[in-house]
Amino acid sequence: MMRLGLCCKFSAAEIKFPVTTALSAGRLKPAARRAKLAGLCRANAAALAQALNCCAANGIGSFRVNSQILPLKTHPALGYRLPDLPGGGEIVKSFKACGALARRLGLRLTFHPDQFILLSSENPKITESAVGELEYQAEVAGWIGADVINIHGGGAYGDKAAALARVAKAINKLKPAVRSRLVLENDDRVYTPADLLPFCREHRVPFVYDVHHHRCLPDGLGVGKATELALATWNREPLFHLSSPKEGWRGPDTRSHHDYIDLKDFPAAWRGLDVTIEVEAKAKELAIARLRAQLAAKGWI
DNA sequence: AGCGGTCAAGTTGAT
DNA sequence: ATCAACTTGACCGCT
Repeated sequence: MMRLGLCCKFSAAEIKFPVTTALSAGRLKPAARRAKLAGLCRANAAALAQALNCCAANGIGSFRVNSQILPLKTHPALGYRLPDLPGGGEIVKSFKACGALARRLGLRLTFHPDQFILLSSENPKITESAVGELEYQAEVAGWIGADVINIHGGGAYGDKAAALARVAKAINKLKPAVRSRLVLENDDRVYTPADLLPFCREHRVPFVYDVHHHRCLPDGLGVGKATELALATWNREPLFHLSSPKEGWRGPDTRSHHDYIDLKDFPAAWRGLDVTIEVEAKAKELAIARLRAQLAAKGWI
C-alpha cells in the first residue's frame, strides 16, 4: 500500500493550529501567559484530532505535525513544561488520545523540525538548542505515536565532511526517544542524496528521499538509483517527499512549490511501492486528492 | 471586521 | 545589502 501524506495544514478544510508570538505572550503576566499558552495547547490537541479524522475521511495516509503544536514550547525565555500549565495533565491526555485515534485510523504521523534545527553547527549553543527542540518533538511524538523526526543536514561551513562528522557526533549523544525517530533528508542547497546516503548507511539513519530537491540539486545519481538506495536505509515504511515547481522546470527558480503535483514529476521508480509520500504542494489536501485520482487511474498506487 | 506590520531560531546563493 | 527558500502565512494591535 502506498500512502500519500499531508504536511501540517489544510487548504479547504477549516482546521487551524493556532500559535502566538513571543512578543505578545511575553507582554502578559506569568499567570495570564500560562493560561494563554494552555489554551493554545488545548486547541492544538483538538485540532490534531480533527485533522486525523479529516485525513482518514479523505484517503490521506499520513500527517506531518507542525513544530508549533505546543507554541513556544522551547523558546529560551518563554518555554514551559506542560505540567506547569493549568490543565497540563489533561492536555497530555488529549495528545495521547490523538495517538490512539491515529492508530485506530491507521494513520502515520511525522515531524519535520524547522530550518533552525541543525546538528552540523560549529556553535555548540546552536546544537544545544536544536537538541532541546528535538527532545520536545520526540516527547510529543511518543504521546501520539509518530515514528519520524526528519531534519536536513544543515550547513556545510565550507567543509561538508567536517560538518557531517559533527552531525554524527551529535546523533550519538541523542536520547533514544530522539535517536530512534531521527531521519535525514536531502535539501536543495547543500546535501544531496550522494552526500547523505553513505552517512545514513554508516550510522543507521533512515534517509528521506526528496526527489524535488534532488532535481534542483543533482549529484550524478539517477532518480531510480537514489530511490533504490533510499529504500535500503529504512527499517520501517520508507518516507519520500514529492513536489512540483511553481513556475515549471524552465522557470526562474524551480525550488518553490506549486499548488498541485504534475503527474510527470511522479518518478516511474516509485510506482506501486509500499512507502509514504509526503506531498509538498500548496493546495494541500486538494493536491493529494487530485494526485491520488491520477495515480489510481494509471494503476500506480 | 479589515488592514498592515511583524514574527525565536541558521545557512545559502541569487539578485 | 537584501531576499527567498527551507514545511506553513498567521497573529496582533490598530483603526
